[in-house]
Amino acid sequence: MLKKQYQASEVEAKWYAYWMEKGYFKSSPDEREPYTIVIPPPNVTGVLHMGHMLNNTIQDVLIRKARLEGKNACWVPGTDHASIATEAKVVKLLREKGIKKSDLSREKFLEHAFEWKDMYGGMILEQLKMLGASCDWERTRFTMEEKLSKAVIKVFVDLHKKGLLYRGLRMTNWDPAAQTVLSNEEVIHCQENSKLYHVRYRIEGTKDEWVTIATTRPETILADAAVAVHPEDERYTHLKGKKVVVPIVHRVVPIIFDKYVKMDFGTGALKVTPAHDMNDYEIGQRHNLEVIDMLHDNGRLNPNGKFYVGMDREDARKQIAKDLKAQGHIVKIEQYSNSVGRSERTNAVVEPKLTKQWFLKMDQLSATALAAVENGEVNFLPEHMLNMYRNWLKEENVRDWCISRQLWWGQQIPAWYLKEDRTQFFVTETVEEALAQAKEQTANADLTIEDLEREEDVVDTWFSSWLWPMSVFDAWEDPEEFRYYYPTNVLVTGWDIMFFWVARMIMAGYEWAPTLLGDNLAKKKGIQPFKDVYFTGMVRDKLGRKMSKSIGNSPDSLALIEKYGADGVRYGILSAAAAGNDVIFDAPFVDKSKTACKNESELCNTGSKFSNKLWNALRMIKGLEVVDQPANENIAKINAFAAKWLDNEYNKTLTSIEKSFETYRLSEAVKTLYNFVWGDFCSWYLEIIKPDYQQPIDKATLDTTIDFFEKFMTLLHPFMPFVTEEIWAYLRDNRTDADDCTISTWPTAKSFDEAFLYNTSIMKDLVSTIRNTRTKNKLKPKELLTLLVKDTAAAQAFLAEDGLKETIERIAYLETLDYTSKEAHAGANFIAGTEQYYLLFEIKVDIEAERKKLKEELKRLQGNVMGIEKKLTNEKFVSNAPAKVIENERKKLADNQAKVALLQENLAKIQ
RNA sequence: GGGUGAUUAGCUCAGUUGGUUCAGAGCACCUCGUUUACACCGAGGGGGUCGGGGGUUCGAAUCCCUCAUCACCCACCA
Repeated sequence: MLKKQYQASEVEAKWYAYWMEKGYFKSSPDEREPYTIVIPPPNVTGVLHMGHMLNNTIQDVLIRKARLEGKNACWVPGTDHASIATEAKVVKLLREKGIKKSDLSREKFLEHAFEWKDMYGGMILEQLKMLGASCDWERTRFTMEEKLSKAVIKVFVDLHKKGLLYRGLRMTNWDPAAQTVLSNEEVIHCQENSKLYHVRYRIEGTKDEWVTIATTRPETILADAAVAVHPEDERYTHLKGKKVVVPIVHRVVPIIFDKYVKMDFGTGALKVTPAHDMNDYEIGQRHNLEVIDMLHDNGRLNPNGKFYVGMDREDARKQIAKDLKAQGHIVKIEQYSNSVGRSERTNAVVEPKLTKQWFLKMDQLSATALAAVENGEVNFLPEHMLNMYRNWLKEENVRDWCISRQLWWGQQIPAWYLKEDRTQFFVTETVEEALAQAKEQTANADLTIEDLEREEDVVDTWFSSWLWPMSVFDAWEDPEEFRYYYPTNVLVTGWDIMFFWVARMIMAGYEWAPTLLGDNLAKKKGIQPFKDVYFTGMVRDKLGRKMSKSIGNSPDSLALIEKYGADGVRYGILSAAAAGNDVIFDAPFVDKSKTACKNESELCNTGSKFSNKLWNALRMIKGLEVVDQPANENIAKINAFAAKWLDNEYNKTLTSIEKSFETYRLSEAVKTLYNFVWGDFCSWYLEIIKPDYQQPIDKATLDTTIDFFEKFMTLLHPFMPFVTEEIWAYLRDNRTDADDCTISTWPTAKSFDEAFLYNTSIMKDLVSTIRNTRTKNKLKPKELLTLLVKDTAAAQAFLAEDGLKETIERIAYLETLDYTSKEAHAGANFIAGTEQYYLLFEIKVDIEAERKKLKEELKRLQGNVMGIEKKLTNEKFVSNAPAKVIENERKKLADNQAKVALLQENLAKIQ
């Protein structure tokens, strides 16, 4: 006996284990067409959040559909080592255990880190399984595993050979907590409440003449190299050639004139600290100013910090503010809101710092990546994302990529310096090669490995993930599989990493795929890493904020799955997400208290209700007693009609779904299916073929119904894999071993009869009208009534469809449906399609109200008629509009005119 | 300052090339209905001058201009 309610939580784990056991998600190259997706690798430290659920559900839908279509579907999972995030996490954990990173060797630290990764990392992949993700788990990769790291090294060496790498002293973003440089993208700017200190500097050689500057970072006064004013600022022209004395340190620095200074900001005078501000650095370059660095790498003051050496910059700021005040230098202190850059990973305030880093030249690479999308070799969805991409990759916006990081968790840069002369270095895959090069270039055959010193820095995480679509197939090691699976079909990711990742993967693809594939294959298959990029929106909360851990507005994904089932959550998040639009996901917040949570996700609930609906449809079918023959000829006719109807609706639906899939409109596809299965299949078809209470069903009808049901399960499977597999298993008793929904066959859409479907829609109208009439007149829903239709050629044509009349009689609970030529009948008169119907009963409805309503309807229809007539007599319309449109207008006119005539008659009768 | 998007029913959002089924869905709401697959249900119903204004067109939710409001991204912020 099947349970009355579908219990997602009881069956989902079972099916996932079953699929795994059967190896349904495994893929290896064969003669079939491949369908490949590589997962955007989540951070190895990550936990499943709403964004992951959204884009992995999308990927799973696509991959499962491809699998059903008989393609060789391969979805490669994996994780990203996320260098700075993971290192920060490991450092923190070690600190909690009382171990300082600075006390560890690089090797020891990496040991700890890998140990931690092996124990806790990759939890997110287990969570993806709960969501139903059908990845080929045997292919799970990790960006820092040996083979992938090797690829990084090879690529680094190759870029160096091509002359695209260089080292340079640059103003960079310094994270004093992680003690590494950050790329611009890793710095998050936020408005914060600060103080704007107005500080006066004495003009040298005077006793009481001052220049007042404004700063939010008074501690940097210690490193001031000048005071700058605008050359046209009349307030300061008299200061030309003068100098000022920097407070506290009493250093004498020049007053300089530079157009960078804004006259209307603050006092119009700017302190210049070349070592600790991006713009000041540039000013300093222009005016040959001294660069005084006052900070250690950890953010504490170095010996240049005079009386404050060893203090943290934050503390120094407070102390210096006090001291400035005490010494009479503070003119005023204002509350001020300015944007402060913080490290994305450690949240530390980022310091601009002059450091030597490795850079990758980007001009050529980005031009290629831009062209690839412009010319359609890579296709962006939604299309408008191209605008953002273009803006990112415009020549003037592209900067060289700073790829070195002062971390340990990552691929160590394969460069070896000569200990004696660090200006000489050799970039090779191994130290032996470096030594050989060194010997050759220095003409010193006595050099040994001991004379070389490896670069300490590692590469940016993205420098390994940009190879992901290639490296997961071991493109550099053993490119056979790579040649089969590459290019991947689609990449599904958020637009926020368009530049970080998507653009760079395209660059890498165009840079290395040609040689790795070989010329012939490259020409035949293309070198782009993916053909389509489906950008999902960001998942936001009710207030439009990005889901984030720090706000705590992200619902607990696993709790959602627990509550609504993976299928329910998949349905919910998919139907909320039209391609590319941000998703406002109104879900229960992490709420450990027992208070009722009103913000529940209605969409997930809809999904889980849908599962239950399907389950109950199954229960009904399985609960029927089966006989060989239909009860009578009428039933046979009705069932045949219902099957024909459903088959046409089904083909129409399938056609529309295929169209939605082509353009990745998955939310539309799933909603269309939902409406079809719930509406057409359950509410109409099943209600028609359902035998009377405790009556049996004939075998032919039952078989047809099961055939339909089974096909619908296949169609729904990509969206809701668990419930469809569960139902599939129950649907037939004689399932063979590998007869599972997951590997069933996606059906092909056949043509459907539009005219027939138009008639059935009129039939639906008619039945609804009859039901409505019953309600309004307080008639029992199942009390048998007589329906008459005015005998016209059109009515006869409409009812000529085999089984249609009988079906109406059955579902509208009619004694009979007959023709009549009489004009008046007791009961309700109404129009459906263009026909006049009379439902016979003793009328109880308010006649006055009814007349009013009819009059309104008549007015509306007359308006329609006038409008259409006007249109059709408009010569411009008739000569310009397509024939099909005109024809439709003519038909609409005729229909409306017929209805007007009938309505007028009905009205006359009421009066 | 540069860029992108949004504004459609009480709420959350669809609406593809301007033209049948274009004004839709879900939720919420109202009425009726439990021994009948499903109350996580069924039947029926109310509710929108598609942000304002202008334009193009035979025809505009859809294309153009403009204004308003709200998001977001990049750059800058002494």
